[in-house]
Amino acid sequence: MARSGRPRGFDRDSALDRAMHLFWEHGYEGASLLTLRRAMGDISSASFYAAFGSKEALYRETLARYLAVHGGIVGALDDETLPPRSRLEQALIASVAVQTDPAHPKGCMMTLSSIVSSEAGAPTRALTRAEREITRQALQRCIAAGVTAGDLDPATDVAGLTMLYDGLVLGISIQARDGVPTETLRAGIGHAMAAWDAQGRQERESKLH
Amino acid sequence: MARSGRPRGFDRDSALDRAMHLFWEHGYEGASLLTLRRAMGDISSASFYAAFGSKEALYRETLARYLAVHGGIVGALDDETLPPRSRLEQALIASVAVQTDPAHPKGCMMTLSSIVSSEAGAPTRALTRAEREITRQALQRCIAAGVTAGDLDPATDVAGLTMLYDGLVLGISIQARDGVPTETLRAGIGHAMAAWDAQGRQERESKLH
DNA sequence: CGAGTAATGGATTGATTAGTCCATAATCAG
DNA sequence: CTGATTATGGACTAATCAATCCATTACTCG
Repeated sequence: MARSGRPRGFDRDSALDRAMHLFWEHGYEGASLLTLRRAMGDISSASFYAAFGSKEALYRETLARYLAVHGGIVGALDDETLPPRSRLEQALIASVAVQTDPAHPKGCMMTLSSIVSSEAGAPTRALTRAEREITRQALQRCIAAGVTAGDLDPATDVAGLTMLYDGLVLGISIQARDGVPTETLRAGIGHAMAAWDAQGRQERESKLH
Repeated sequence: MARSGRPRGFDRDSALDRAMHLFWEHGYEGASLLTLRRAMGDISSASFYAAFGSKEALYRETLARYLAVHGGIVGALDDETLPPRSRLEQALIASVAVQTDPAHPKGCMMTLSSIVSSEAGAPTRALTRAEREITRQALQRCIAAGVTAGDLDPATDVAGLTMLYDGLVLGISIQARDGVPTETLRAGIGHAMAAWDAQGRQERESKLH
């Protein structure tokens, strides 16, 4: 049942998409209502607030969309059809691919768009921080699964290893922004996997000889 | 020879220090002139512009101060009195210590205070980006020194290994901001050193047997 | 058709942004 | 002391910020 009333004069979905790109590129506070509305198809202020409520509400909506469309690292980490080490490696590789894709702003929106801001931006800072925590926990689950699966030594320092991969993923956002080429970032991941392998069980080492 | 004219009514150095902390915490655009002036001892607008020129000039000055006082990772990496691997490890450990020090904002000012911003912030973005590039090059020099010293295999992928450590250092800023405890971050560094050791020369491995 | 409903254009709000202006005040050298 | 120099308080500007208001428009349902 379609609702009555004057129909919207713009495509809400594509407007949301353009807003997402602006927040991704310039951050929550760096994207002004004027630039947002302009990018969303020169919609009026009234149209904007009727459709999205407020700047913060729009940001929350675009971030949710970002995580659903581009932020699929958590899903990959929990995919139990692959062994834990492969899941981690694939997630890292996929993350680099997304973050350097020329089709959209470089780096990760969850990581970059609201880390530092004025006091007024505290709510959105808390929002992205909570999302980063979710990613961190997914990484930890994957590494813990490596221990459970017997691929990592039972005495492995799971928290420390988690921080290494989490730190790397976060850092890649800034490197991607700085223009570090995809191949270089991917090479870094190869070296990072050595940390996993160093925690491999004794029997793996004996296989080499 | 003291200059003539009415003397300044506030301590320029300590005002600079407080401004640095604000930029560090909230970023270049997140720190407004009002909050800056307030933190600098409730100095007037006229006093501010007479002493510092502009917001951007102040930011540049505080960033230079930050790098001189807190950003000493480059110096440690180039300190040739230590072997390359130790220099790297010590630099990483020192970086974690600074970035989680409760005496000032968490994370690194060079990394956090101007990554994303509106178009108006482009000059300061370029500034911090250039500084990050300098850090990156220092890391690369240290790793290349490891190859030269014979501690790393001559075939080592220097660029890739550089990206791993650079990414980690950058990521630690965000982790520190997110509240990850010092010990956990330090543990991550221990694991990261495994990537260096994995590139060690063959003779190191034979020593183990 | 007419009533109900929702979106629009466009003007407008008050707060905040960085930055300027000027008369006054406080120091210096001579 | 005088004159030069510099800093200060406080008012002020123009631009921009997010957000609101209202008359008008365009649609659906009965």
